Amino acid sequence: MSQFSEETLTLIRQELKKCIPQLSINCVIFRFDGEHLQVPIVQPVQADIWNIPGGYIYQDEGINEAAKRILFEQTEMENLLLSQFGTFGSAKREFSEEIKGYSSLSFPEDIIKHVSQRFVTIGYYSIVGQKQKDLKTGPFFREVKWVNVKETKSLALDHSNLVSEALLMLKAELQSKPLLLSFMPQTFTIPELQKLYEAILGRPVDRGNFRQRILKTKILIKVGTATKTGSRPPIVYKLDTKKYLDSLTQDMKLGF
Amino acid sequence: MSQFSEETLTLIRQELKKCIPQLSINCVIFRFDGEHLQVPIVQPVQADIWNIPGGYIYQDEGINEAAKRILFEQTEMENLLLSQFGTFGSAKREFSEEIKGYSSLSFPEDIIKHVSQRFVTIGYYSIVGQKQKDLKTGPFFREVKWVNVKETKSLALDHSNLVSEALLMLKAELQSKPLLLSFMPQTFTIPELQKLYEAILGRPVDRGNFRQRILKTKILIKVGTATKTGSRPPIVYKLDTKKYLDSLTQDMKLGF
DNA sequence: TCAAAAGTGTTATAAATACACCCATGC
DNA sequence: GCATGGGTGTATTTATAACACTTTTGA
Repeated sequence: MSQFSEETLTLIRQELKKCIPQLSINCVIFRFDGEHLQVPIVQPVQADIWNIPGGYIYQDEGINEAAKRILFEQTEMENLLLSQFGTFGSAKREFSEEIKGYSSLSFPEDIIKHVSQRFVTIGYYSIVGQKQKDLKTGPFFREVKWVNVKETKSLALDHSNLVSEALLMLKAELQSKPLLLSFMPQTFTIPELQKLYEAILGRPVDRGNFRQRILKTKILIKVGTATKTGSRPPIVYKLDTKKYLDSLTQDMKLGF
Repeated sequence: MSQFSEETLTLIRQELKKCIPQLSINCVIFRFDGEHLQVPIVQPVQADIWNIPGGYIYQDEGINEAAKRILFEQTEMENLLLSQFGTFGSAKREFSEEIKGYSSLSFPEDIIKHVSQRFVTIGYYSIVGQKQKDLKTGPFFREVKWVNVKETKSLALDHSNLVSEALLMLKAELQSKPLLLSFMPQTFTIPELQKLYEAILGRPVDRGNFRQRILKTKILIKVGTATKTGSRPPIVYKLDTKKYLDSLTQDMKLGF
């Protein structure tokens, strides 16, 4: 019945027993590929569905640590600043019968029953630069990949709603913090940064005004000039990391 | 050993079994008595400690509904808009040995063990007007009372931290929403409202500017003039409820 | 030399802030 | 009439937004 060996199943049962029941964590990670805002999604082995990366919390582990661990296990991303955007737990928040049916091809009844209980999930989000190393997923997942946030309507459970909620939080944060800079690669230009803003906000912003406000923060350091651009080459900047971190703790108005 | 009858204990065990384990909800409710910002705290029967009101989530109940139910059971407050301010779950988030000791005077070992596991808690907050009817607590609590937020340092667990976090959220909300109006009684004056702002923000604000900004929102309706004041009597207003609710959904800048 | 994209500056408007002044009341 | 607190207006500064002009590059 199961595609896994009895040893593996025993291991899974032990793992599940070490975790807080009925409570999960999901991580919505945003990146910007220069054109679109994207999030990673994973496909579990037992069903033909796609999920936001997520998992369970060990009994001897804080929830923030759990979020970091889970994200690393499923995508190999690490060293991100993960922040909560909300906790979700309507009474009927569980997998559909259809998915439970699929899953029973891979796992025995007791495991299915455990993981398809009603779950409350804590949502975390973060943002990463473009030049993130390739995603690699862990055991029990077939694949992990980036998809545009606009193409997340068909995720399992309420995961598409999690993406929307995380995005709302991100927009709100943009108003008071120069957060977006975390999105950018080591060096970047202001027009690139502007495209990112526009992708998140969903509307165009004025070029001149954008420049002025970003430069006023004084958290960019000029490092050179781009080449081979077909038009006037933009100035290349890097982050003044110290000033950037300071600016995250105070709040500065940076809204658009 | 226990001060409760065997029937009561059985009832408690049944209740606990109907709930999600290791997950709780706590509600931080703010009110303003004209001078200080206050929150209700409760004292459980089994220990000489004070808590933020809180409890567990039934298996067939959404977390938002649970928050409302729990708050009503422990304080009889109802019909408030409860919003999440965060979820808290460090690895060592559990009662101290000392409190477990106290508790064992009231409850048998199995119940103590269940409720003093490591818990993750979802924090909800809300604000109420001054003329709230008296608080009344439920079974398993000795007392409920309002205390100034500045006097919440000695609450059990991390509850004093929950108050700080809820207050941070409240401050942030003030920047974009005229939330504070929920705090006020049916009718009130602008100087009263200003005191509230100052209490939450922790600093004085300019009288003239405050007036202008509040009136610009057009959500106040003049209903008369105060009397017997020892100085010029302030104008008494009430809320234009419809406009107020509208203003909460859109965001208007109202920051100080 | 022209289009395209980047960089820069100017101006108009609106918002935030700091005050100054007047008003109504009780003593 | 005067101290007290409330109501109102105004001037200054600062932020936001709209837009025009210049610069640099590749074709």
